[in-house]
Amino acid sequence: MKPNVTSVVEDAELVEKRRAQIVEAATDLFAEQGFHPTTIKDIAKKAGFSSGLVYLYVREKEDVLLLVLLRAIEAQVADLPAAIDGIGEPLERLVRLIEAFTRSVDRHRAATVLAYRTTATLAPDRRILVQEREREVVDLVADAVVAAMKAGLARRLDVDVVTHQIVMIAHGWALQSWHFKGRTGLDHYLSASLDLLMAGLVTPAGATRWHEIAATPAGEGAP
Amino acid sequence: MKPNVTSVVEDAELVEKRRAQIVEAATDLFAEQGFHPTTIKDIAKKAGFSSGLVYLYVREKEDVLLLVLLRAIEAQVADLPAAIDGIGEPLERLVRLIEAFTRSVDRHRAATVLAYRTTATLAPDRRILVQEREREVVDLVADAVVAAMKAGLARRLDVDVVTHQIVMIAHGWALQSWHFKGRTGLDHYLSASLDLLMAGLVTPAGATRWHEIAATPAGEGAP
Amino acid sequence: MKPNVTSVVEDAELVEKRRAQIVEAATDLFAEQGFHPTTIKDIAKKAGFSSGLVYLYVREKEDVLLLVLLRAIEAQVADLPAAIDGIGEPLERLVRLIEAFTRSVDRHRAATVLAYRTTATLAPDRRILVQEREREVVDLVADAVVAAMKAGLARRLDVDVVTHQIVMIAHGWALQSWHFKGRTGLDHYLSASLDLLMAGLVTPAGATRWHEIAATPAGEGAP
Amino acid sequence: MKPNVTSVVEDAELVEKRRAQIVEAATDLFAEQGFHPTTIKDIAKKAGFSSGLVYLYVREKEDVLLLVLLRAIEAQVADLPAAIDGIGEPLERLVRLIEAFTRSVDRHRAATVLAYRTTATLAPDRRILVQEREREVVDLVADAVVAAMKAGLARRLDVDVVTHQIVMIAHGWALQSWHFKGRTGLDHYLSASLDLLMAGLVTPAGATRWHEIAATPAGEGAP
DNA sequence: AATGAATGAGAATTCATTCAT
DNA sequence: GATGAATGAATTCTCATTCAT
Repeated sequence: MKPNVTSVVEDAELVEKRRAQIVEAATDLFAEQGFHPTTIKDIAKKAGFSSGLVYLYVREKEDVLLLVLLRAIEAQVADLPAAIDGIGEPLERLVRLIEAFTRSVDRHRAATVLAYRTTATLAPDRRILVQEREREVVDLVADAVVAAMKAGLARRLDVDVVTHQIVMIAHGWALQSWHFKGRTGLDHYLSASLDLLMAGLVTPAGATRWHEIAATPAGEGAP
Repeated sequence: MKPNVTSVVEDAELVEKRRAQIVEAATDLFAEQGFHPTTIKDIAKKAGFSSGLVYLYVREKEDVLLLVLLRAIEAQVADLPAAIDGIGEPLERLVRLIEAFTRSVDRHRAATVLAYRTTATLAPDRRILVQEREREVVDLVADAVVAAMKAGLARRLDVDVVTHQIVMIAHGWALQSWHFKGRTGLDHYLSASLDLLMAGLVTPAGATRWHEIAATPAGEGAP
Repeated sequence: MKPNVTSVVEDAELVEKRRAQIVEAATDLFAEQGFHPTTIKDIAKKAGFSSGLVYLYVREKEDVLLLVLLRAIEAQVADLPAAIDGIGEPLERLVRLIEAFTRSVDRHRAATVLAYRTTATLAPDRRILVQEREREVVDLVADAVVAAMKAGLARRLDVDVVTHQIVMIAHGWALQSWHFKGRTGLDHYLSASLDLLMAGLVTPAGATRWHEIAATPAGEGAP
Repeated sequence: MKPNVTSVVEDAELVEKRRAQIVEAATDLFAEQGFHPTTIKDIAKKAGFSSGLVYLYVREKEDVLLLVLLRAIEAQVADLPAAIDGIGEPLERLVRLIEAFTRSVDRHRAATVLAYRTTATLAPDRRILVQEREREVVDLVADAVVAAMKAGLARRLDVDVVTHQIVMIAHGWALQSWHFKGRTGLDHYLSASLDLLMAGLVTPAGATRWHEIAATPAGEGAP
């Protein structure tokens, strides 16, 4: 899975546990102050152990960043499939996926923003690794878009552009959440964004379906 | 204009010239490697002068970042009004503005991405300064959206959300351009994004207008 | 004792040891070249370790100066009380104190001169700290002067001025020792200075005592 | 006179004028902040001209310090002979000299303290130059001491030590004036110090003379 | 003579990384 | 496995000094 970050410690379970501690401490700190201003000592201190320990589980500081980013994407990859599990109707699958995606981003807001800020900082091979994992999430969305088009519910627009726009709905919430702070909640943001998007995306046939879906809160699904 | 960054050199013209050189060199370097990994020496070397010189025109390294970000926003603030100058029809104004915005972002792609990556790095007062200038651009868009709504051409959706979505079209091109690289050009991206957006935004009355606009390349305007 | 200079290293014993090494190296260098021309690297090199190490035991360069000055005063504060311990006769107490004071200054000549040269360099709070400690030494002298006056052995002159003159005897040896170099030794300087001072200070009653004291080397004490 | 500090400017009068301006500005700054923390720019700014100008009248920064110190000593050398001019009586000559010396030090307090703080900073040859000029002042005192001894008015103590003690009375006022601040004025300091010194220095024959002198303010002289 | 922009060596300080215990 | 003291390279920033104008 992560053959990229090596550890001198043998005990796989311990490695997992320590890395989780490191990642947890580092995520907060990176989000607050950024990658460079955060020191290994800061991370170790926040995690409650010595700075030397970090180097038993990681080769360099940048590895910590890689782990943080991967862990965040992992969480998303895990969230999304569950959200559409059992839903057969293509348009509803798409809508529920967008909702789940945006809510997942909201939950991992810090890591999402961090990814935008620091992915470029990573050495090429590590960067590619992160982008590949990110692509997995994007592909889930793209698949749902294509399915809706094939079902004649969505207009046959450029799939890349539509997918990108959906990703921007989800990520945009994290990137600009300070902009909405206090004025708009996530629920409102989501329904308004979906209203705009779906009205633009849907075919006449899809429009009917979309109105039904919009009227039904997630999790209740049509029989 | 920029009473924030002080210089020990008096000659305003020289200050302008040197800062332009510093900003030019720094923008490239920051975009490539990020703010922290770029040293003042790197910047000076790339600009072709000594490292000490930089400090005659800037108080600290962070000032260079501030100048870079402000310079980029300045360019946009200058581009946009010109793009809709003389266009009276609300929906066309909106469309032309989005096009100009996205093309401006494309021209200053590095700086736009940099803003996302580094604004958080700035000290609070500098950050606020940048955000205020950014808001000016966003407000131009918001005004155009509101005008289209008042004219009955756009649906009365949440202005904030619509504006945000438009900003994401423009910025998204810079943020994810690597994603489209080689597959999609800016022109295609723009028309596809507008197609999706406008179909979702427009009223029946607006739809007619939009089809005419979409058929007419920018700069030709209806008589 | 020294809650003023903080160290990131916990082990108090090690801190003590390292600081002693730093102070030793720095005292010599500061005395030779002064504070500013001496670099942290010079100090570290002379002490035999890396420059980074210094910053594990000290927050800034000026802290090193503070430690050097305090260490010297500390030594004096420790020397003086011992010199008059067990001596009850007021005039002898005064004389022995002056002798001990001057010899202590001689032993820490470099630091004494350094104090004159650099105390003004210290930030206000550090300077006050040094001056307070210096005052402790001066107060010992003042007390002895007052006791001799109360005993009717010394004329009732201005205590401040007399004390100051005594301090000048001790410090003057360090400040001008280059002036006496080769011509006059400390012993001669001391007896000549005491001869002049005591002849001026003493009452007729004190004069008798003073002649006895002058005839008896320190440490033998009259029965 | 000062073949040591060279200037590229020919016009001797201008050199004199500019150097006076430089010295005036530098003396204050050096006294306040010390030599090293004061920059050439500070000096030039305070004197009201460009930093480049300084280098037309001085070869290096240390030359400025040399000029400052020499100028201060020069002032003393000029003050003292005038003070005893026309006084034939040896003991009065000595007393008036001490008074004039101390008052001169008081007038040039900043420079005197500066000399103690920075002479060691000077390169050897410059330092020697300063010390030679200082010696001229000390020699005036020493001569007066010897004369009083030869006249049988002062005890035949070690001339070096007595002279040194007198210098310490004068310099001590500048070095520790912060100690007396508010409590003791110069007049009181001087008469108390002389009382102590002369009582110790004088022979029975001299004692009579000293009492007459002490009763007569300076400048009135005995008939 | 005077200016002040430009240079570049150098200094303090930080911190990723190592390694003896 | 864990610790944390030690290292030393690297970076920001300052300022004496120079020199074209």
